[in-house]
Amino acid sequence: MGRTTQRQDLKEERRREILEAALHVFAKRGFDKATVDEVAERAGISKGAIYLYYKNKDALFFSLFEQKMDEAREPITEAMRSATSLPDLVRRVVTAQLEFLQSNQEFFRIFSSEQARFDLDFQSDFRRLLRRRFNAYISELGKAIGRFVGPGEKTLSRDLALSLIGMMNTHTTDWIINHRSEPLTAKIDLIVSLFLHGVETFAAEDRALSA
Amino acid sequence: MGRTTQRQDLKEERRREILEAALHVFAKRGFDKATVDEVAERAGISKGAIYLYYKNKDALFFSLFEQKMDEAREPITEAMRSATSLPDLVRRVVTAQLEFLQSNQEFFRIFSSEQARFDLDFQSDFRRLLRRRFNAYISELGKAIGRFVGPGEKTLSRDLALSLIGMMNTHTTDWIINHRSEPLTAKIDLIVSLFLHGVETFAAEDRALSA
Amino acid sequence: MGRTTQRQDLKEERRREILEAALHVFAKRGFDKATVDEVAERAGISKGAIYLYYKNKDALFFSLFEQKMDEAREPITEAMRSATSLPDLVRRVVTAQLEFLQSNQEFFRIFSSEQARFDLDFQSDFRRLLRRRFNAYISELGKAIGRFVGPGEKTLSRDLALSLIGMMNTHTTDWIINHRSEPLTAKIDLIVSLFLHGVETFAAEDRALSA
Amino acid sequence: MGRTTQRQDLKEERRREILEAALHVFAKRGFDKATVDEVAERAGISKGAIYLYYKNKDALFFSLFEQKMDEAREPITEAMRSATSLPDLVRRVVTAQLEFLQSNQEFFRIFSSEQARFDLDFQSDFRRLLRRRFNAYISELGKAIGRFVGPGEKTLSRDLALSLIGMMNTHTTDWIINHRSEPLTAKIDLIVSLFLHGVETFAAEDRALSA
DNA sequence: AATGAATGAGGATTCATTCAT
DNA sequence: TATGAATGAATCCTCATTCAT
Repeated sequence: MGRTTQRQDLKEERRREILEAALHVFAKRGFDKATVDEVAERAGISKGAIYLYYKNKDALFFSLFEQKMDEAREPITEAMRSATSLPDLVRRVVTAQLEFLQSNQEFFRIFSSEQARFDLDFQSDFRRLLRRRFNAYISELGKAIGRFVGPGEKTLSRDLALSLIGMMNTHTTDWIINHRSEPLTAKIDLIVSLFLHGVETFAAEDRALSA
Repeated sequence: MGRTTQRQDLKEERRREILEAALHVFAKRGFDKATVDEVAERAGISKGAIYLYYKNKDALFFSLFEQKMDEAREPITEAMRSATSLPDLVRRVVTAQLEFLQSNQEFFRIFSSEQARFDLDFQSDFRRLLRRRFNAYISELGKAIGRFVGPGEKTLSRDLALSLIGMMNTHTTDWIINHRSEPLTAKIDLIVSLFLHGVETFAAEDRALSA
Repeated sequence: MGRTTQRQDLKEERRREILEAALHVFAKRGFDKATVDEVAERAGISKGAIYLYYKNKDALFFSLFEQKMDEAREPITEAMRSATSLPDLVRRVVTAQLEFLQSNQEFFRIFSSEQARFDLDFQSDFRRLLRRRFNAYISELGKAIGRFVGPGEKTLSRDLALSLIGMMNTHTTDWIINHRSEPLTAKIDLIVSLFLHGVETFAAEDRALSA
Repeated sequence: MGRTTQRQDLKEERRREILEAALHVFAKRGFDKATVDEVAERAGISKGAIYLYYKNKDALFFSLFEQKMDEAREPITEAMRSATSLPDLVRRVVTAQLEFLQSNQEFFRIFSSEQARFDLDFQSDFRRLLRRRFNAYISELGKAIGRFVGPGEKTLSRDLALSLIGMMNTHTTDWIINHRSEPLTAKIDLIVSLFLHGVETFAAEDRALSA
């Protein structure tokens, strides 16, 4: 391995460390309250060093966001690709996403607190990009659902995707803020069933049980 | 009406005006980027006057939150109380909540961006309170659902409540950040049906249609 | 005098004080080395207060520049207006300018150190404005000279103006950096004579003297 | 040539390269805004290497100044030495200086922006030295003029030297900041004539022309 | 000799909060 | 009550200089 490559690796490693530190700090404080100083301290380097790796606080934040969204997308995309039926699709996607969120609750905190402001300006076009990404994800899931629900039902498919994602998100929020001890993935069945058959499933079961 | 009461009323009126201004500014900028100056300007009073009515920026924010959550609760609680069946309950609650959010998207932005940090400290106990409120709302809806779904299914009912709320939230987010022109309430039917019968409803309809 | 007017006056007074402080600090340190802190300290106010009166350091500098150039222009313009002959014009202008510089050597330091960079960008268009002002002054003096030297000789007149100003500037520089005890205005005769009749005047006088 | 000498030469060569780079950067940005990084980049070496050749940024700046002043002095001194009459002296000096400035406008920018602060402290004694140099140049030219104007007229000669230099400087400034396309040396005749015979020369010519 | 990563002091700017009027 | 000028702590970012390699 050449010297240049080694150096490159070290640089990559350092970027990762900073991102890791940034993840915690941004999750704990939110973008605005987070200070570069705290990120540096957590990364065990000096404040100035941050700027050797990231142009500024925005860039650091954006980089973090991108990396995590990429990380999340892979298994979810894979889930969509390999699905053979609607139930199969839904189960795979919910599993993939909840598993990701379970091990990335800090990212979820960040994402969640930015989400409702994706249409507001944030240093020119940072948020625009996030919104695009968000919409792309919804569309992708919408299309996947559409394949089973009906070919021309674009709006409906999208709405269903939104709904499914919404359920997952609120359960994640609940799991995080109430420090649930059971794994987030324990909610997979519930969400899948509800999405597929509605509350009736549970009501039916219940009736059967109490009968 | 005594002089004191009149004064009291004036004070209340002023507090309302400030809250109104704060709502817009906090929604547009987020808590941290919002400045007391901008709130004052929007309220048409001086910066110093804000401090006559609210101890500090945090208190102002908190007060805003409380007021809006109260405002939201009323019609939703009413919906729960008067519901005669599960479908009826769901439709009433979804309608009430989406109607509220439709005319309070700014509050939703704020709420949404704080939500995922309700368990973290925020100037002593502000967030603790928000979390309590949030949980109270979920529980309330959970209980209402439980009345129809099954008496002892506490966890299930809560989970269903979470799910329903999640769907509404994501649709609201989508409606806000993508500046949808149709009213948010246009999603009522979709959400209600999905929650009650699951995706099958739509698939069935679709099949019928294409048959 | 109304309260508003009084406040306005106080504000004007404060602006003047800041400008006065800035003049000294910028002259001593140059634009870049000067700190807002030092200006504030010298003005006897807090750092933050500077920003109540000037948008930023650039604006403060620019304001200082403008004010001083306006101050300088008045008597010089008047000199040009009232001149009846070339010798009269030259004497009046040189007198006016040297008198101004004599009591504004700090401004001269600032001006002088910026002058040769008027074509370089400085926060977009600050320097552009300075250059325009500088050229306007040269043109004005050029036109005044042109009235006596020859009507169509635009370039020549401008060049003569440049030359005259150059002489004054170097004498001012010399007077400042070598801390001459005699007044700067002691050089009026020399400059006027040299400009009007060239070095011959002195050579002639000298010959006569030594004869 | 010994190994040591070779090494010495290499070192000298490297110092020259750095100085060359520094010249551009300092001229473009000014001393304070210029960064060692940019100098290094332009010199094609690493930032750290700069410090192998120059103690610090100040030393680099000083060295640059010295070198350029030496460079300028040579032809001007030669011009003074070989002059046979006042007109000859003036023409030679003006030609030499304008030629130098024409190919060293960047140095002029730097010099010009420091000039008016030669009497102020700058990292102990840097400016003291510059002032000495400046005065030495004036004196030298003053003496040369004195040889033709009159032996005992020290002050007068110095003042004439200052005047002549002043004219050249302003024309150079004008040429630089207004990006004149004609060469700076095109102003030689004007300056020489004006210095020798005063504005009358031009007025006379003009009158003759219009007669 | 040379590199360039790392440091940390320093500076511009913002803004919650106070307080004299 | 109301104002808005003033404060100064806090924060982002830059960059000269050092130093391990």
